[in-house]
Amino acid sequence: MNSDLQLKNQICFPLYLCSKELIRKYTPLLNKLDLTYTQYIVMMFFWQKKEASLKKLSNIVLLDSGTLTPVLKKLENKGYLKRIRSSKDERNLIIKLTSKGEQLKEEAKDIPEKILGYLNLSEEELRSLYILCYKALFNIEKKED
Amino acid sequence: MNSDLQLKNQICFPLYLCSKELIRKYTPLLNKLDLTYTQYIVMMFFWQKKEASLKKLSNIVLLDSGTLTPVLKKLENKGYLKRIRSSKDERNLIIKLTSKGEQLKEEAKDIPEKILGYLNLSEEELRSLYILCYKALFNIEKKED
DNA sequence: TATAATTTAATTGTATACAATTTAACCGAA
DNA sequence: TTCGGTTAAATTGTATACAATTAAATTATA
Repeated sequence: MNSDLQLKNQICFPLYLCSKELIRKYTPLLNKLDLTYTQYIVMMFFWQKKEASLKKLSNIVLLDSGTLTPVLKKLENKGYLKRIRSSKDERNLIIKLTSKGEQLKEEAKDIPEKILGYLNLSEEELRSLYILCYKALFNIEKKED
Repeated sequence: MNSDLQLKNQICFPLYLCSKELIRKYTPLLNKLDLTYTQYIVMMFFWQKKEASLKKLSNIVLLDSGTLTPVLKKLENKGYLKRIRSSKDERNLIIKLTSKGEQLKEEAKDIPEKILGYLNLSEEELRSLYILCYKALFNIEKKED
């Protein structure tokens, strides 16, 4: 792989475009649920986990409190999540899925399939892309600074 | 590839993380040049092309005028680019690389190699990731709606 | 040719992202 | 036990992104 200073030779640029444009495809689908993509990520986390601290959420989705605090407040306002201070340790914010949040999962269930339709990649290609992304991510996160 | 409503089963999530985290690795390198990642993308385009309309730039980097106008104004303020209305068609904004902008290329030349170091993927893996991203991007952009 | 339709940027409003700082709570060693 | 260090969230400030709208220039056509 060439490392010349050209857009087409830098792997980050296609990654960035691919991610950005795919997220843009989610928008009309998520609009029907009154969710943004970031809000959808957070909801997916809680559809799976029901309850977790902000710290835990932050470690999984790799977003800091500066991003998550306003997102979580919006989702709480919509009634999908509840934010409670831990009584054991007041520093920790515990976030819980509400029953309304649980119901939203049903409305979202056909989104992944539609997105796969847009991507139009074979099973093999999807698997490969998936593995390469996680491998790259693992390496990126590994090296400190 | 499973399409269940789980973070780990949705290809968009690893793509999003990979792109986001890799861009974050650029930050300290670009800080030395007083550039953000978006500004760097625009500069790369002009290191290659010297001069183009906003429309043309927009088509290549897939960012609209709402994003690009403030970025271009910042780069003009730094003296790297010049923004001129086309005399042939006053609607068109022509952007030109300045000699100061040209010089910046030299300072940026070792960035791609450092980023490849963070990624730590084989030639084969990089090529594969690159091809899959562009293939997905092509499919995403193809379908209208 | 005069007006309607189109094209191109800029603007507006909303929602991320993230570095850096602040605030509050907890922990640990003297 | 108390105070210095640590941790967790929130806040602040800056910079994207993008949909939708606006404004200005050009083009097409009746």
